[in-house]
Amino acid sequence: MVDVAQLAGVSVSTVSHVLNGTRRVEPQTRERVVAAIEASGYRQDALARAMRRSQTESIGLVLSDAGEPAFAEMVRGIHEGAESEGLTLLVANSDEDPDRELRAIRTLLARRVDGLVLARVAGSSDAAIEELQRSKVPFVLMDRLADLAVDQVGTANDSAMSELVSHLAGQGHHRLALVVGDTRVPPLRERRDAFEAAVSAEGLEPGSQIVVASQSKRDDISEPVRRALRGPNRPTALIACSTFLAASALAVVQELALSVPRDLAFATFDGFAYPDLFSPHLTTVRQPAFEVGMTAIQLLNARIASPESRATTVRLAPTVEYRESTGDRDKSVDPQPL
Amino acid sequence: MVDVAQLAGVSVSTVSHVLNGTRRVEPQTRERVVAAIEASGYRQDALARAMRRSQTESIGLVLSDAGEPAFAEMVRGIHEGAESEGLTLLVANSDEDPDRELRAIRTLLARRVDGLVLARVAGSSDAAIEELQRSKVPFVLMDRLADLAVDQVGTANDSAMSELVSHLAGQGHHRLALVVGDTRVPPLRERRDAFEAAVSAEGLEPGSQIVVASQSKRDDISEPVRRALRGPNRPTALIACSTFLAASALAVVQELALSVPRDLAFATFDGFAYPDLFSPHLTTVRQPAFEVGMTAIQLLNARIASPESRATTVRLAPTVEYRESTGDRDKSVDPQPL
DNA sequence: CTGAAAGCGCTTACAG
DNA sequence: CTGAAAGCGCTTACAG
Repeated sequence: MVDVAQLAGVSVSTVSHVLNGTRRVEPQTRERVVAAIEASGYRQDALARAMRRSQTESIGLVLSDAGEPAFAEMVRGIHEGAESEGLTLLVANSDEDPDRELRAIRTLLARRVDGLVLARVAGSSDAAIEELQRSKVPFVLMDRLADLAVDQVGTANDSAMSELVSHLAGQGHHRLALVVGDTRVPPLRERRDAFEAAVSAEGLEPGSQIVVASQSKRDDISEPVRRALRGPNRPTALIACSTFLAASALAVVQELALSVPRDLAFATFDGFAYPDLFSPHLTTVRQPAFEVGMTAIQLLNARIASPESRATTVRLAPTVEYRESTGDRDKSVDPQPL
Repeated sequence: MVDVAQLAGVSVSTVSHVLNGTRRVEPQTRERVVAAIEASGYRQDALARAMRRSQTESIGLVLSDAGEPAFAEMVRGIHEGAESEGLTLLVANSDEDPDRELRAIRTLLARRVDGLVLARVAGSSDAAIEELQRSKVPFVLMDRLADLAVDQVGTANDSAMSELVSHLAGQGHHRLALVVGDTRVPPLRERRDAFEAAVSAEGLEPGSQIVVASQSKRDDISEPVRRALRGPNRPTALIACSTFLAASALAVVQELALSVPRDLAFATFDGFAYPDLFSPHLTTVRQPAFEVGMTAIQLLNARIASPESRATTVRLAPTVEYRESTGDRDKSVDPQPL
């Protein structure tokens, strides 16, 4: 920058001001500066600028699980949102490990990101959120929501679940299985709660419903699912609460040579890419994942703009895509009398 | 840091040195400093540090296409590699747009990343690479390799393709279709070239082979595929060169109610997650995508360590996963006499 | 073993 | 309309 100033015969102040358009400068002077910038191939140093202004124009993203397709889509939304706001994205993967999550947050804070989007791990340490709040750096929770007065964005799980249960009950299913996995993960817990509410709203007998939960993401869910599907009072319909859980359950379905939907109706949250090529064609609750990501950036920006405003929670509505795996919707069987 | 120094009754030099372990300091003094750091809740400012040292301990990743699953896996490898080297990752998405790619590179350079991993867009502007080389910032090309003396890592396409073609020819197929898409994308071009080499190596008649290419990623490939599969001399086997192309081709297969592999043998590069749940079960050439990502980081580190060493190109071998879509491998039909 | 001071490359009151 | 200078929070010769 000193070089540029010398070349143009002005002070560095002036160079800075033409660079940033931050005060009037004589057209001729500006010309000379612009020419000097050209000639020298000068590029502004974002680091020095950020340091001086205490603003990095970057945000951090802490990811718990890059594997699930719904997550990947949220990340795309975040990228898109960040790009359109001119923000650079620093990404750290916590890989479902609370310690790594805490380290990731610290690293990102040390780099002075202007804000942070956080998809927390199951069993996230309280230290993480506390440290974040103490740091005063704006942040928003994505997907994995908490019972806290902080900005957050996720999916509305109850309406979709009740629609699904009602659809199944309407086709005469009254013994359902819910494969929910690790209920420490907020969306999974929400789906289970919504399931139980829907079961009672539909007047299904609670004792006839099976809920398959696990202690961690890595737990193998196959064995309990196998047991459920083989049992004497085996369910006639199954709802998987994530892509991963659906894949595990479907493997068991295949192994037991059950036919979907004849032997078992099957529905899943999140589901798979290219559902029309997947067999069976799965009824799927689809999150507006891209929009969730975009919204996270919007919330973050709003928070950065007005740090004192009230915390807001946004829940976007998913849609239920009906496919053959739960029978044809229009030709649905009349409900059996209980 | 000044606060910490005051609290401990030492100079900032000493604080810096205990922080970085960069020179001996009297145990008692260190104790006092450590205590002062604790007490004040001091956190090192990575920005200031990076600025002073001209080293950010961060690397940039410019992604062309976050959609394909093979790419997602490479990104996971990069995350893992970066994490284990203590590098923070700045990610920018070029979304297959050469202008955005150039902007992304500039942004990342302005932030003084220590190195850059680049998965270039189709039709990437030369300006990008030139600017990168002028900047002297180490970089490595991933997946989309170039005919340049730069560090790069990708997959070996020819061996897998020739294995595939030989497998199909061995089952009596002598009219093949290759759905290759946009041949400006290096791996796709490589797959096409390998296909043509394999066809001639197997002694198949070149005029009976169909190659379906397109001008851009977004081009709809359905129509030419439809024409090929309906034609009078329709192929008896099809090879799709990416997940996206496989999905497009399979949609046509479904639409024409062709049975795989009875009416048409089908194989694909990259393929889908959960291949055993996908229908049909697809013979798939699987890249070691995670390792490609890890290797990118290794190459980058090697380059950072010795800027003058020779450029190296690494090609990792994919594996061919045989499934029903190309017939049972062990019970393969005897080749028909030509 | 420790400290005073220069300097990384910028921005921004302050003064004219 | 422009410039001289302070300062962002660190690291690192240099000197003792």
